[in-house]
Amino acid sequence: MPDQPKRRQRRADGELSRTRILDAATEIAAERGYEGTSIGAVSAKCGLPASSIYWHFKDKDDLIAAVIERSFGNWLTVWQLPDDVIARDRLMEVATGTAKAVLDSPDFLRLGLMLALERRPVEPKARAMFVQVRQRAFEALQTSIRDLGPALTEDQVSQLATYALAGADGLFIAKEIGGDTVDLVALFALHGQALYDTALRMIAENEQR
Amino acid sequence: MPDQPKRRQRRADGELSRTRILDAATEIAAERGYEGTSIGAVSAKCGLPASSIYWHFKDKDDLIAAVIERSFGNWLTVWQLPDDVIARDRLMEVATGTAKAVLDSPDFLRLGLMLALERRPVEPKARAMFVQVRQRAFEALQTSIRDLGPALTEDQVSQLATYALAGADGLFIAKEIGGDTVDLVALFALHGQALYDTALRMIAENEQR
Amino acid sequence: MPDQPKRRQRRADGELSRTRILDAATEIAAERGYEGTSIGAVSAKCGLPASSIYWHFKDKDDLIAAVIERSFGNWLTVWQLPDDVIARDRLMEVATGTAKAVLDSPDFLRLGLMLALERRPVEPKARAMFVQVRQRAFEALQTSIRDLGPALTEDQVSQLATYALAGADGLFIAKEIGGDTVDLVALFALHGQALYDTALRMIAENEQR
Amino acid sequence: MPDQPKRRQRRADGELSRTRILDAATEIAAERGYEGTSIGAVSAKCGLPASSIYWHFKDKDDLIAAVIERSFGNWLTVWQLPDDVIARDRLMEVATGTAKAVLDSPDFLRLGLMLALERRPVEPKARAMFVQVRQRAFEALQTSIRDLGPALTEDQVSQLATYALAGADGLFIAKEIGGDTVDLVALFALHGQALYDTALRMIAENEQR
DNA sequence: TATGAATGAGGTTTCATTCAT
DNA sequence: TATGAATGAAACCTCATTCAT
Repeated sequence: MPDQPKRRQRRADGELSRTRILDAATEIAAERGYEGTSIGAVSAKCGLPASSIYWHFKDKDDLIAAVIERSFGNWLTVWQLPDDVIARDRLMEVATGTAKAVLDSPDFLRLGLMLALERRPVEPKARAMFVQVRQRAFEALQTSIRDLGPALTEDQVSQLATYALAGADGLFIAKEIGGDTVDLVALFALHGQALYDTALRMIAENEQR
Repeated sequence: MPDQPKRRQRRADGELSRTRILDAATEIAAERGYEGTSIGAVSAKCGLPASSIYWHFKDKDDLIAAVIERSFGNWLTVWQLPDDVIARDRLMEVATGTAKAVLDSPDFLRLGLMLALERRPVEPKARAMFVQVRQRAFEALQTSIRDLGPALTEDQVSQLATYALAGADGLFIAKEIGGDTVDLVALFALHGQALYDTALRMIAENEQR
Repeated sequence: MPDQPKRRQRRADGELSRTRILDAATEIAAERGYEGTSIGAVSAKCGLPASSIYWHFKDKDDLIAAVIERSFGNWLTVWQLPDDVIARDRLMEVATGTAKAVLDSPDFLRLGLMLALERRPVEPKARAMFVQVRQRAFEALQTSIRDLGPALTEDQVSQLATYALAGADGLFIAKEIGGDTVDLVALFALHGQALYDTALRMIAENEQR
Repeated sequence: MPDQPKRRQRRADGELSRTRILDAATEIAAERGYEGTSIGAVSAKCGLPASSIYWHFKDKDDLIAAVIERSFGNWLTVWQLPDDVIARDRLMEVATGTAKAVLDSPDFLRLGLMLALERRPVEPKARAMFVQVRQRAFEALQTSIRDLGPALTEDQVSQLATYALAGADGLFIAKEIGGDTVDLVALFALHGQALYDTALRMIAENEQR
């Protein structure tokens, strides 16, 4: 009379539970944003009671911040700025890589941008974390752009990096809204080209002056 | 709660109340997004009881949709695509005008983008309304771009329009995150130039082939 | 055709609801103290849903403070310090009256003393209100004692008033713990006598010195 | 959470943990009462996980009872009724000693009185324990008072003891509310004197009759 | 001699909404 | 043209407690 293995999963497997919670929270938060992510919904999706979520995370803010943190880790493994290519190919390559990264893990960006846009009285830890992550991407872009040539002023480098990031954000949104009608890879290529041309034009203008 | 002694301009009060509610809702929704906007908070901010909000608007969805609708009206008065300029100045002019429009009424864009990013099970009317408004802007851009020259394919026109819009969205976000460190006018000029150059390059390539 | 007054009690009868809530809250709070009074229990006892309690009171703190406030009103109608008796009977009379007042409405005192004893990080409004009420009783006692004779120093007046109040509090507690084995009226008489004798002794000592 | 590297004094650690828990629980319970004392708060204050508290104590009731029990022990070492003094000094001496005891360990009294005042459906063990401790003090007082003279009836002895205790409780509360404005030692002296005078008056009245 | 992890019940409060007036 | 009052559902979070290790 071998009854089915009832699996009283009561043994301590905290790491797995934490992961399950984060998975559920990531999925929901990426779709509905901060306020739209309810602990109850996360609980329902991951199967653990709400009170168990509070064993692993101090509060909702802590949970969403952990979601951003982990998503950023995943994102980093996808979006690797190349270090050894020659200068003139750099921006194009970054553009293409970024297109792929955006396509591969849109959850991170969607949630991050939602957080970035919100202006609530007390800034959630999650937003701060995303902004900080974004700042790192910005600095990496500055470094890449600086390598294009010594003729660019720091202001120009910063402007180009801002424009590079803005294009990426905007194209992501275009894809979100437009769906399949938007060819993200082509658009990122276009963006990379535009950036490169703009940089060259700036360099030329600088030298002329 | 109503502290003024009942004035008797019965006729106009309805419209005024509606306006007060919309003002409050706009402010809150632009800061906190759809879920973050509670009827209670709107009521507290505009001074009218929650039940009065339901007299003016069917439900929360209807209220937020009205917010988008009215904001779009305001936006249109600020962002006027020029119809009669000669082709080569067109994009730059649009770019500069758009920069000003973005700076003037960020609430509309912030709320709209938040709505656009969210993916909730039943799409709010407000989101549909914003997407539709955006589509109109997209079409206006296409028309402008088409006027640059007959050599551009429809695919290219569409791509350029998408890129134009994406740049605007991205630069708006950059401004939201970066605050005073971001010079929106300069960046929109850069964006306009990049668009124009890209369009010219496309035309050249088309003719060469 | 007068049909039976079906009383769809949905019409606005806020004052009655408020009273029902306060009645329930008073009963529970007097038995269990601040923390022991849950909104859920009040809701169950008064029949209104918990959310309705929040229509009438801002939060739990506000509710308990209102309980104290109303109870104090009731208490005042029971405990009236006599204003026109001659000096030498005054304390005894007050003592007897206080005994009756304590016996008549123990809820106010029990809750008040519980609040007074607690030392929570943020002092509840209810505690502040009770302490303030108590201060008024203290001042009334001071006035009464001052009338006993001009020979008492202010320090002595204050000390006697403190002792008078302390005796009342202590006897109330004795009654709470001892129940029927404690004859409150006799003890308050004893307390009044002791106070009076002490006052006389003080006066005598003052004059001797 | 446990940051010290596991020391191996296995033997003594049990008792030490118990003490740490009791210390934390005493502090919290003396400030917030029974319901206000949560296992989580005790755990946070003493640094041991909640489950460890349940290893040392059966449940919350057991914990608070242990707090009262230990506090009473400490109290007894402070408040020693003199056994060998002559009758007429006795009450005064007790009064002064009690003032000091009250000043030295207010936590015990505060918690005890809070427990005594509460009226919850199932009486906590801690309340029963405090009431029983109090009964012992009551009996000691009776013995002391009885020694004042054989002329006092048992009713009078009981009444005087009740009044003695009530005064102590009331003065403690006065101190709790009034803080530094209350001179406890002077008031306890006054109380002792009043008791002594009252006793003498009773004896005189008895003999007169 | 502990403790990490879990859990159901219940805590306070806010939610969107309705309805009688 | 409003609004005072009510309401069930759900929000976030804490509760006392258990149990396998």
